[in-house]
Amino acid sequence: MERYNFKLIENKWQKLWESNKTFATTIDKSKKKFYCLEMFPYPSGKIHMGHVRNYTIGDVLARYKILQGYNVLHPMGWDSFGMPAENAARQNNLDPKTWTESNIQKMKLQLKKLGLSIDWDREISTCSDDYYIHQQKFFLELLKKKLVYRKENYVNWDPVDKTVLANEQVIDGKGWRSGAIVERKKLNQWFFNISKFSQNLLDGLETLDNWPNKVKVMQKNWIGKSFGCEIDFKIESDLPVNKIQCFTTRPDTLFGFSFLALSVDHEISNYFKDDPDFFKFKEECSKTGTTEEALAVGEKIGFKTKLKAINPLNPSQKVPVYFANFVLMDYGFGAVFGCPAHDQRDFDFAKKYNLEIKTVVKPDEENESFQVTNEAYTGSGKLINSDFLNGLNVPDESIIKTIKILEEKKLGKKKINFRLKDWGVSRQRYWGCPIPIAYDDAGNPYPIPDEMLPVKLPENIDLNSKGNPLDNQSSWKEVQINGKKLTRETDTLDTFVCSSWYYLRFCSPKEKSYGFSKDDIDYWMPVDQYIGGVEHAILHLLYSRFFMQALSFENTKFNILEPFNGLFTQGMVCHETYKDPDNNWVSPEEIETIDGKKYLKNDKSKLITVGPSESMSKSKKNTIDPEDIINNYGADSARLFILSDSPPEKDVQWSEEGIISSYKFIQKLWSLNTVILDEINKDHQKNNNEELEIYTQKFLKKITENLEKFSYNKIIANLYELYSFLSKEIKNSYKKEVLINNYKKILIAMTPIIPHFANECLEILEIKEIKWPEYDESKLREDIINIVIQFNGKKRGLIKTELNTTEKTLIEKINKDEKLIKYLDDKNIKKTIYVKNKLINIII
RNA sequence: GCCCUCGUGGUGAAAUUGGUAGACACAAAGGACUUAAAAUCCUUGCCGCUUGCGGAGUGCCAGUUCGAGUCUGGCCGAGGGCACCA
Repeated sequence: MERYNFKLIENKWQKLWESNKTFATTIDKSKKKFYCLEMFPYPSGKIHMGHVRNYTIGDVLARYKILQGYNVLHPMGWDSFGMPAENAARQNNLDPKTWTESNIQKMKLQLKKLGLSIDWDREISTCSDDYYIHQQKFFLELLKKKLVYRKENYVNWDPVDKTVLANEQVIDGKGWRSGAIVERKKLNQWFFNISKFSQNLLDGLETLDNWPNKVKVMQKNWIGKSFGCEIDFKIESDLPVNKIQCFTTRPDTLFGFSFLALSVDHEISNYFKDDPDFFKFKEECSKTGTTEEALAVGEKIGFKTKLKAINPLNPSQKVPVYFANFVLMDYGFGAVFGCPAHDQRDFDFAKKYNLEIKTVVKPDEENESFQVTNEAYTGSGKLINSDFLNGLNVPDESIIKTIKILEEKKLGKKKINFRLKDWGVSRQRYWGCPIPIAYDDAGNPYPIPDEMLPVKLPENIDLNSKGNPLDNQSSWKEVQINGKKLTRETDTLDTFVCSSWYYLRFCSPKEKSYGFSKDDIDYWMPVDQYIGGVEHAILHLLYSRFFMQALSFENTKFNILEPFNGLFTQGMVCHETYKDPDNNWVSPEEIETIDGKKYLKNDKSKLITVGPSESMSKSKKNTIDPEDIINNYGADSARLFILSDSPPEKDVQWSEEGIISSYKFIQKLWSLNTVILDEINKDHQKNNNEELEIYTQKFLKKITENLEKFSYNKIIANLYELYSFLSKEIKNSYKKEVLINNYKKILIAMTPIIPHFANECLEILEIKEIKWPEYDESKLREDIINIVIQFNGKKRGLIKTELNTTEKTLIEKINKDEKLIKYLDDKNIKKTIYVKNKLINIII
């Protein structure tokens, strides 16, 4: 029997799809559209197993939807700006553009070898100027809409490399590359006003029924809506300060007020500029780092001022005002009212500085003498020691009533606050989209006029000099606008901006006048199914949602608020980890197995210890190169294996045994195909099509349902079951038409999973018309079924019987059954529960 | 600390949503074919007497029900997210 030559056959089909432009799409209003999108990759030069999984999942869906008759948009592109290119360029003395473009070529070939149903005519790359020109236009459009602004903000500053670092690039307070201690520095930065849409972004989540709940919860927490009250505290001081505004969610605990704390960046700090002690304190605060996480571990410290804050509900009470390191300037008003008894953070601070801890809430089960001692009480209960507020139920009634009283007395106002901060998009790097702005000598910004766009990145730059490379390009920096000599903005945009709108560009990849055309997005948007890693649950997905809101804002032409109708987040690809006796990581191909034990291949005296399976990473050396897998076993085997065993949303374990068994399975399917062709040629005359027909219908039902639910692992199980059924059943002398008709449907249902193999078999059978085979519910019915027999809820056997057997007949059958009759004996039947066509439970 | 998700064989997992627990696969052990090996195929899988049969069994404890992996309450454990957010 001829072996299945995957190399030849896969190559043949891939060439065919390419030359026929099988997956190229255009608008066709007679058809329903389906936009299937996977998160586009960063062009590192090599695909990894994560890509294989992500793109296989998407491809299965896209191919299924094509067969169902949808007009499917399934594009691919490159998230090609970003630091790795700069680093690689610096190391290899290359230019980032050359490096990136050659990587794209390499990766594209690898992706094509997977046999994906991609419309490559729509390929885009974010680092090419015909992409980023539109991004610059969007930037200016948002600037006009006042959704972009410039402000001074604190950043992580690496004083050696002279650049801003992202939070994740600061390790133990030091720059990841230079090792220098990171400073907190105030810089002028561009911001997108994402917080303006806080409420919209929150409301939008409610409409996203096809998103994982987990992601919605994460975004909800990130947006962080809280309900409370703003309160003006009167101040007694010899400084020209007479009030401080605070935000609080617990105005009901105002009678427990014992201090007021300010951020060191609060405007009042200006009065302390010349105080050396305050300066020292501020230094101390900045040492605790800029990341919120670093702040969290740090001890609470304060700087006492001579200011006194007056309790608005009890004007005779005056409390000290502190600067404190735990107060954030960009949340609320940078000022906090402290109630130590009912807030753990305030409690810790009060303990340290010996401030009063006055209990004003008691739990329901305690009496009025209840006292907070070791930790703050934050639960529910009743207000005590609170004058006219006493007895109110905490928290709901007490908060609402207190706000009402404060409003009536004009001491405060109901207020909703969001945790979501504006998005700082300035990056002091070369390999990104230039910000289309120039400044005059006074530092006033001017937009670059439309006809001067794109602002292209200069080429042949020196990346080895310290600091921002664009800042060192004096010839590039100078620009004349309307006869005015200006200096360009030398920061580039965060690469997350590029990926915030690429899904729109795929709809109109060649459009010149704007980032996309209205006709195109009217037809294609929103993305019906977006597929990618859960690590983008917040940033990328929230930024993209914001971008859609921002483009639709004050826009009469279109109003799309949510870019991704459905979201699916796939799990990671894991592999066992290995270490040699010297505790070094060892990669799978350096290992040889002898008698079930693993040794180092080139030194078999060294025994390898097997560690837990972890997500593939270069640092642990537990990666498997997809290219090797495809070369050795073929794309269909790789696709089959990456989908098998684990549900797509969970992590999957890669194993050598697993891929081999997938490979063998395809060989078996091929042998079976040969047998079936043989049987077809024999053209038996027996007309017993029942079993095959029912099985095929059941199979199609299962496959269809599992495709709809992303239960791709179950589809693989269905295929194995199918194989074992067919390999027995096929010898049952079916007529030619019966065999072809059923087998054809089975093969078509396989094409989304193993497209090369299934298409090849269909071609041999000369099947031209390939549509998704609908199953027929009426043909699923079996006439003889098994009924479960239970006595007192315990399963005691099965009875084969006709469909719709009555309870009476069934009990008669049980009485005739040797094995079952002994349970009945001569006992009385107290009760029977009969679930028709399924089960009978006899209580005795 | 707060929020979310999940606990089923040696392993990855199924179970028509309250109705046959462990489909399908990996690994292991035994067997068949073979001079032998590889490949392939079959069987087994917890505890008892041993063809068969009976019992226990879905993290633990209780509850609802004729019937619970599935529903309810409590406990234990794992993973993920957020974290001085006032």
